[in-house]
Amino acid sequence: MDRYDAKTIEQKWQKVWADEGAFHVDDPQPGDDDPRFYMLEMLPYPSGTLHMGHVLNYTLGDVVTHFRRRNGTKVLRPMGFDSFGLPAENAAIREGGHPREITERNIASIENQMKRMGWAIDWDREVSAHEPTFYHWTQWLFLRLFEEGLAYRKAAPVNWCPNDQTVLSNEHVVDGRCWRCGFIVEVRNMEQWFFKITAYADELLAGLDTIDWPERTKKIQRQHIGRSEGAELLFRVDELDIDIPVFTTRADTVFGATFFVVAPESTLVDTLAEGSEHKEDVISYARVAAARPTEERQSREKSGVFTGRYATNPATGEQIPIWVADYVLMEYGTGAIMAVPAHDDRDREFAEKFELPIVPVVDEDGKLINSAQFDGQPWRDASKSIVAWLGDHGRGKASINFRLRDWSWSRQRYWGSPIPIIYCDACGMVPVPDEQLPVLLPDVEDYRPKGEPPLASNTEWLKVECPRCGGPGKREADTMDTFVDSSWYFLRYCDPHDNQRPFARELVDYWMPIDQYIGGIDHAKGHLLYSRFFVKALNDMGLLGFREPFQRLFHQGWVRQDGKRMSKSQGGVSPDELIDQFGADPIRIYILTRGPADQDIDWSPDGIDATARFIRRLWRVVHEAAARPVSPAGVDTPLAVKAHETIARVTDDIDRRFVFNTPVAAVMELINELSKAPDDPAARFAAETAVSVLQPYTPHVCEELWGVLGHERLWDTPWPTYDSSLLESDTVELVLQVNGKVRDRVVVPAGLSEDELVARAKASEKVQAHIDGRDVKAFVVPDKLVNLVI
RNA sequence: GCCGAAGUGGCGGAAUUGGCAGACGCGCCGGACUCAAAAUCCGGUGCCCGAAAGGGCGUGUGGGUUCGAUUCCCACCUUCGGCACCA
Repeated sequence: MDRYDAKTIEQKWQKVWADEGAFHVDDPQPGDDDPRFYMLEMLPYPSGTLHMGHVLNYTLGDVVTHFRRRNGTKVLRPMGFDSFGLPAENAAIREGGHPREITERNIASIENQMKRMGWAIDWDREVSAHEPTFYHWTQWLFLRLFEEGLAYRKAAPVNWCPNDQTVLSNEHVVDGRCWRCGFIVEVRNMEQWFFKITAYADELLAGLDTIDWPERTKKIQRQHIGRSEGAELLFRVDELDIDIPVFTTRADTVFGATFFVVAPESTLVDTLAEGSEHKEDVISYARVAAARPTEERQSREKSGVFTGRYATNPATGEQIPIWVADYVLMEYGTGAIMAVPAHDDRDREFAEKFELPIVPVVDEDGKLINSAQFDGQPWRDASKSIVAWLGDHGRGKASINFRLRDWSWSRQRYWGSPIPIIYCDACGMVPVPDEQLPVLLPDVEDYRPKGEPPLASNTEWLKVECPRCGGPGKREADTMDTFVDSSWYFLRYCDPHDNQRPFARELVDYWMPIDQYIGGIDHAKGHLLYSRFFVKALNDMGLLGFREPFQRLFHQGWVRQDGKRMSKSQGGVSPDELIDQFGADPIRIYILTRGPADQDIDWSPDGIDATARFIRRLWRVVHEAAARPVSPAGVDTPLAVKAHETIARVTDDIDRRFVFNTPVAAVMELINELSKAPDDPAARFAAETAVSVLQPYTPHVCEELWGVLGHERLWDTPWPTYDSSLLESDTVELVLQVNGKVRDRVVVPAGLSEDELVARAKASEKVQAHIDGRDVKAFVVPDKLVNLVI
């Protein structure tokens, strides 16, 4: 028996798998009805190298991949790189060089790490977002969304990161700060590209009921979409002859609306101020308030200014004063509210500060008061009847409001896909014709953004003929955020080399939706929402035949180091040194046995030793068993039974329970039993079982040991089955309790009647000592337990 | 403030449908092998009392339901996430 040498074994089998294309999967042939499975982990961002969080993520996916393959399923398990984005560009600014060189160097080194980990990936389908063969089709898809009116450009208040010098989406502002660099985000009014994700708000909500996702993730998405039912009421400003709509969820309180407030960013501010004696105060307040950083604005101290205008309360007919105040947000509802100080804390605070009237309209019992004909109605009923009544007078209607905003995705930076749009003085905004795609990302002198996007500095590239009229035109110089790329990359894997279209519909319809998606919960309201939007929009255009991309979703826990989670930005332990020291197999098993895969792990190298020790023990015990005769068919010794139990447990854990730590414990138990009974006739069978079911975890050493046991190609060997009749024992250990406390255990034949079991219990001396002759009542769990209660 | 997840030995964790709490592993203790060490192997290891037999206690805290609760219900504490002037 040779010593277990991880390095030699791992290199040997990795070469075999690569040479044979062991994990390559072909396109389906017509009439192909093999069961299929699309296994995908979120693709890595290629900054630097992998960390232990990636190792957990991809090893999880690898176990599932091997398990499904060996259960007779065709498994698509591709890999690619989210290779556009700021970090490479910032590194280029910092260290010199081109972002492309930095990115491709990183990809090469991560690929190398992935291959050293032995992950069963179909490398023939690899794609990277920065390659023209990929972003060609990102641009093409953008043009389709543009044609549908789902991509548009407009001036709007957007989040500006002063450090990265670019716009951020709402989803990537965390606590008022840039998710990448942590700088406080400013609100700027700029013209930007958006996707009309709000058009799908209802559907994005409803679709959640059709997919198997963690409930907490669905809740995050539901909360982010923020659907609320209410009413839109019209408040008239007679002097200006305008109606101002407001959204409210409490139309029942309209009789208590004693003043009216408009957000400082609202276009109404100018209209209201014009011609008012308060004009200068209003304009200067609005300007100051709108420019205030979000953080400061959220301070509780109320501020505001009276416009000198009045609106008509549609219920009472009273003239109520119109104020401008920054506690009203432009981005929610209509940017204007009816203020009901008696029943809203914020309105009350404002009313108290500025001495505005407070009129209660709902009593302690939830019934209406001071509300004319609605007095006495419970508030929920009143809400409906008031909306109906106002509706009859053309002053209101039921309405649904969403918190979700359209997705702003244009960036004023370099390293992203160009946006295939040309601005022509005569024709306006003109899409680049499909046959001129891709618009290649040109080189620039300097990546540093200086008030305008870097691409604008390349005038040769920028100036172009208008495709429509042939006149002078200018290219769009903003680029796409990487989240556009990652909203459809999983579709490209289904047809990665197609140069006629982004993907063939029959191929995506065959593989999609993804059966199991694995990735961090940090993408709950970004990537996971954007991708759902893309799929719904592409389905409506007839480009694909399904409406949800990710049928089942799992979030691996964070691997934390020094209390901080390992991530692309935080860095962390590199697996390379660990592979050098221990080998990939011990690391794979180690990272999956720290605990349940969806819980966070505190990184510590303690225990990798133990894992390596277990593999050496497996190595030795299997070699010893390989010297034993082949186990006869139908062998039913206790060791054989243990082996069957192990198959049952591991299968159930991976397949039904989706837990990955306990199967290894089951195999350890089997190995312990085997080492205690080396001469058992089932010894060889037990060794084969252990090697076979451990293969998804440690594919290299198991492949080697499979050869030692006289077999080959374990990666293509059907998953073992167990004999359930062997799992039913003739005898069982019966637990005897008195008053719920365990007093004795006896071995009895299986299948005894309840009466017999009670008799056996009463026969126990230890039980008798506790009953002491008193009357008892018996509770029986057949074949398991008898509880005698005095 | 609102919403959600979690809390089990010295440590990581297990207990799948209300039925033996602590599987498996780490660490520690004892032993074998060794001149010695490493490696390996064997045994022990929740806490308290007890020489032992045995008994008591024990899954964040306090209550409840039940013959029986780590598991279900209520309240609270702590930690971690999401949202937050959302009308």
